[in-house]
Amino acid sequence: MIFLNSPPTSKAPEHVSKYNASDLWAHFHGIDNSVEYHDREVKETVNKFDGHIMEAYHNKSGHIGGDHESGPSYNCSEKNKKKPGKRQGEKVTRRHKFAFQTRSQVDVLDDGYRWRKYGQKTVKNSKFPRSYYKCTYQGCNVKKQIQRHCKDEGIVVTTYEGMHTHPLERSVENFDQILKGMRTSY
DNA sequence: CGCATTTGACCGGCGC
DNA sequence: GCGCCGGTCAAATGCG
Repeated sequence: MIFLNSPPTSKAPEHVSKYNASDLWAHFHGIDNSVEYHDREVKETVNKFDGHIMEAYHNKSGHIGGDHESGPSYNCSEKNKKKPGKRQGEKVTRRHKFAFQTRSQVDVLDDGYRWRKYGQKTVKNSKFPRSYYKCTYQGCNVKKQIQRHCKDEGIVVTTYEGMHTHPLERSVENFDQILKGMRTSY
């Protein structure tokens, strides 16, 4: 995979250092390294990754109700509309959401897990659809959505929701190699 | 045949 | 209440 570098984005805010490659990897694989999250959605430039500029969005916004949250964690529109408080009952299913965007030609990033597509919707303000995937491992409820950036179709936004309850099924040595490179660059 | 994908229907929340 | 919207379901279809 060879992709051209994007021009470096804005200088990283000071708290970015908390989210190094291993943290990212941990998130990626549903391992909670007890990193401190922000309640509001935060956008950070995480790292250069194999020529990709990755930005992470993570939030801990526990929406209540059923087993689904409302609203995409990434929205094309500027405003991140907050839903009016509906926190009653403390049945707060704090599903961890973690999203990042990648400069890539392909939509689906092979992360080592097996996913089953269960839906696709058109995205407002974008000609590209958003795809919905579920982890196929039994009992594992992790979901992810993939869509392209509305302004830059070369950017793929991947949103993970939930944490895997099982190890990887396939080796992802490729990714691991890349990760090592990221670590040494710190 | 068994599994994944496609795709329109369906559903709940929200704004008007 | 009604319609829109984002998300999910599930029957049909595709594919190895």
